[in-house]
Amino acid sequence: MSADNPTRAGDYRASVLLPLPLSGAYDYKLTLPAKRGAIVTAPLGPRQSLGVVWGSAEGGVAEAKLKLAEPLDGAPHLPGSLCDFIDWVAQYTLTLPGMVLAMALRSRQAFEPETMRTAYISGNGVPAKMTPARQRVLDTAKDGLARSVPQLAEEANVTPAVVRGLVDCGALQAIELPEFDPYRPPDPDFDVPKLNTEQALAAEVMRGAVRGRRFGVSLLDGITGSGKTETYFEAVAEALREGRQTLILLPEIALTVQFLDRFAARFGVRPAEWHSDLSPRERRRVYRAVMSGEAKIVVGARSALFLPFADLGLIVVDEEHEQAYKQEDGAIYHARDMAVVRARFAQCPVILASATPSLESYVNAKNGRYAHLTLTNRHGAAELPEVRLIDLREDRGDPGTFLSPTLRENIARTVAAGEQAMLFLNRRGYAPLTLCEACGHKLVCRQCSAWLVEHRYRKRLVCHHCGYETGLPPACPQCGTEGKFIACGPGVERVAEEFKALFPDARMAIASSDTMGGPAEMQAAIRAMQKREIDVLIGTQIVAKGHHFPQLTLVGVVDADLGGSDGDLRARERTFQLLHQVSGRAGRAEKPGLVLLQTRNPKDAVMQALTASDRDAFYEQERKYREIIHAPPFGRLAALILSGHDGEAVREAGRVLAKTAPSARGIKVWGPTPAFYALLRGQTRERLLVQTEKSIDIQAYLRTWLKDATIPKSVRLVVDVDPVSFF
DNA sequence: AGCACGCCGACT
DNA sequence: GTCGGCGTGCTC
Repeated sequence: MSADNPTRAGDYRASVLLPLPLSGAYDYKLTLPAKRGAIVTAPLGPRQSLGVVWGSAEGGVAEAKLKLAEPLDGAPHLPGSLCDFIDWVAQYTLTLPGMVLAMALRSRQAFEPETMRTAYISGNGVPAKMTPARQRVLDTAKDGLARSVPQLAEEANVTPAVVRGLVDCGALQAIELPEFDPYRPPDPDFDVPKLNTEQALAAEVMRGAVRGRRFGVSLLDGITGSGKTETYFEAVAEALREGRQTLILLPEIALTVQFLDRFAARFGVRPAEWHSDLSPRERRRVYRAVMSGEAKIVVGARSALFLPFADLGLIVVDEEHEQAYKQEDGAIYHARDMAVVRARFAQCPVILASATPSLESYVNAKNGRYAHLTLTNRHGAAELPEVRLIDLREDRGDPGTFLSPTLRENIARTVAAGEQAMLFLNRRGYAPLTLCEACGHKLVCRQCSAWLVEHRYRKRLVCHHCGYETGLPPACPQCGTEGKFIACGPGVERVAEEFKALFPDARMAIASSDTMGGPAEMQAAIRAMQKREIDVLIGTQIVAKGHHFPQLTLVGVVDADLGGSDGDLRARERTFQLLHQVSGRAGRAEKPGLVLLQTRNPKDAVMQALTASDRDAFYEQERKYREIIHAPPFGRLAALILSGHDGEAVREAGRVLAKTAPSARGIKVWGPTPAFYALLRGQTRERLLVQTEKSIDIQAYLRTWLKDATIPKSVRLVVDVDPVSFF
């Protein structure tokens, strides 16, 4: 190294993290010193990779092996807080840091050099001959707006050749524009709503948190229809006034369309969007605008957490209890929890919003770790619906029917009164199980261990886990008896069939993800319901989410016990959240609503909490239960999932792994047991569950254990820290 | 992730 | 005799 010529190639060293599944960062030479976060292009074997300067060189590799990494044009860099976040996520989820970095570099095009686009405005030249087509083009261009050739041609209804002719004679003049139109800044004062006292109070707390520029979590806990969104929009407005960026996370893209409209109504423009369906070009645009700080608001799915915000001032996690926030493949992480961590590194507040918070958030709010902001008033005069239970052990129709006499009566009354009803059953298809009456054989998927679900409308048996489909076999594959199959249990199609027989004159529609061709069809059904072209809507989950049906006064839940207590820690919580959400559909306008829950366990705490409308009684019971069994949030969990095509190898790997688990105080290892769907897509799956006391560093334990675990190459091991679902 | 190297089946 | 299957291993 020479002091008199410090810029000679190779004078500097740094460790560079590459977005690849490598065990760590690699050392490179640099021509100039670079800070953590600087984006470089680094040679790796025969090719160039994008990389990020991660720290000072580690020095474990021979000097001669080091290659030269070069900074990118314009010296783009990831914010330091994002780098810290990436390290944290990697260590917490036991994912290779390079794989986490890959999530933060989702748009490789974002780092390609800036391009310009050529556009045209009126020029001074005069065409030798004027034609009507040429005149139309010049008229179009008169407004002074710069347009591309195809745009001008399209608007003036001429061929591009006409436009070219005008360019050649100078009647149109070329100008160079930036590649993308700038994002129009949302206006915090575009349409400020009038908030009620409760909302105003919550809004003021959140605005203060934004101004305070410190980390802190608020749980915005508001009942259905209490106006959570417009309340947290005030915090978003405050971040805008402060000139800072906001990230709003939504659980699924399907919900964004109506959300974007609401946003535009409040702030005058649509926000930037980020989700997996964006084209590479859109991705490049959003990524660059987020990195430069130009895009002030990003609405996105969980992957938006890893965007390089230049100056993040607020994160909102809407519907924070939603399971969709859990990323289950690739890097396994919970976006709600990671949002809190991201906010901590960015030193900004985070708002978790829900009508039915996760138990974790509820506990954090109750013990004061989170600010608990409650909204208890429904919009307008609307009251909460009355919730009644129907005890299916006493109140039931003929065998093979699923609508109890009481539910039928109420549907009849509602329809006769010219009001609307909704029947909810969280099960697609006609029947969840088909069995042979002669021998009792159940038709199951060849690839998975799951039952095949009959879809009678399509005349298919479908595996809901891998998508395998087949026709109904002519004879039982086990005993050979022909035509003795019986459908067991209801799906929405079967409920619809029963409904049609009972109410032939009522106008009915089925809404489930497979009867609906796509979001457009779903939107059409919702609109038909809103315009009262339908009397009764029969649907799965997809009808549970935030749609306003002003004439809907009756909600019937066909099977409230579904997903009750099948061994999953969170099954009861999820049932409660879903039924609460469905119940909230009834009686949104001035008409009171009625919710009827068909159940075989009317004494169950979930049912009691729903009827008494005493949500917190249920939460308190769940909290105590989790406390007793040392389950989250009072203990830690991690799942180890082994999978592979060689079933015996998978089971053996599980046994070996369990045997080598170090024993330690406060740590229990359960299993291996076959995963709930022991066979999934032809892969055998076994799982082990690690449970530790809250104070124990579960990652450190797992690392020690797995460091010298011997797992055959045919078996894949996945670690899921904080598993949400146990299947 | 790529892209090499490396040992076993059907073909110009 | 080769072309090529993708299993294993390495990249600063």
